[in-house]
Amino acid sequence: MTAAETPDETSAGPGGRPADAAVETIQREMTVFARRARASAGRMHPELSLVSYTLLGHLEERDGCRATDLAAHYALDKSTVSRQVSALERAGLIERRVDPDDHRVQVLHLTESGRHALDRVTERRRTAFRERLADWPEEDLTRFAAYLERYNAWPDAAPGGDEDRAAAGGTYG
Amino acid sequence: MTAAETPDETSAGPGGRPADAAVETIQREMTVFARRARASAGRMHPELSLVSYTLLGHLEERDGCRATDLAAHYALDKSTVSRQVSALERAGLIERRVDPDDHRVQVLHLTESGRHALDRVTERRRTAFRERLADWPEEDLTRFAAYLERYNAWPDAAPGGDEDRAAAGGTYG
DNA sequence: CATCGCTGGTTGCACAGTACAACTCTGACC
DNA sequence: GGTCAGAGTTGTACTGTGCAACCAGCGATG
Repeated sequence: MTAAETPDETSAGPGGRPADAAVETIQREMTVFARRARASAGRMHPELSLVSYTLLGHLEERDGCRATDLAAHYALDKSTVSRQVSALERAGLIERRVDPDDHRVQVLHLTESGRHALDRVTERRRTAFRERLADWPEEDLTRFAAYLERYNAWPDAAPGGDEDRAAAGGTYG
Repeated sequence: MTAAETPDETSAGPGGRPADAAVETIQREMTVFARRARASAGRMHPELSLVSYTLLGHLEERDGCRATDLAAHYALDKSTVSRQVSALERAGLIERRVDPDDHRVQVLHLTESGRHALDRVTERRRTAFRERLADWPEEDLTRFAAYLERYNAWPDAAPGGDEDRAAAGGTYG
């Protein structure tokens, strides 16, 4: 059945409601967006990759979190985080302090320089997003924002998704 | 949940209207989503990367498009597309035919096998998305879908974004 | 106290996706 | 024919990523 009819909700399982078409569209558009995000970030702020930006952003709102937290939240391998963290540290954007209570963990903090870099990029992104969303009615903006939060709140990533659910569900605000 | 509250926190910049906060949240959540998308796709359907899936999907709806079209639409370098296309062809999922009118261009088509692979994956994705969105009221789903389409309709990627706008704006629905 | 098992983190390795630049081939126009 | 432009390919290099193997503290158990 042929994905040609994909959007048509035939195979769509439980009943051909408009909801199915909507799900289809959401799936599709999220995918398109995802595909573009990196490149877009690269164009917008070459000095801070999307990943770095995301991690810094996380650190800003939860200053003093551990590498493991980042890994859980973003569904990344700890090795990946380790490397990213190293890079960010090398770049002087964050620093790690060993937790005196548990010498295994290193608590991550933004440096001043990191905060500034983050702010610069955030500003640039904000401008871009704002421009892009300029003619949206406020009501739509808030609803869209809420939908996205709700969508992301799903424990998609973390297999033992506690971190994730907590963070995505409740934290960003 | 409270995208509505998210807002107050950040110095949403010039003029603290709720709209700014919403923009902030949208920016943030889109980013989180983007960060997860690949890994998620990898987990969901290891046999077809997010990129491959996207390209196949594009071919399905616009059968017979050129590599350049793909590059433009997805803001990818033509070399990248070239390689992806090669891989997909090697995997027997697509085939290329030289345009008889212009021997420079090769027109891309899904093979049967490609169509099936795409369908399988689409089905899997559909299921996942549907599960994830299961308890959303239909009204929210349709609105969310519309927002996403509208968002993506922005000619963000393609510098000469005609392709892009057309496709994102009108087609997926 | 010695040891085991767990958790946090790093390192080696492999691989996908990507860009950029240099190149080839083809078609269009003078 | 000569030159320019567009479509694709190839060489090269880099980033992000995961997996597996490893090291290092912590806590429980003998």
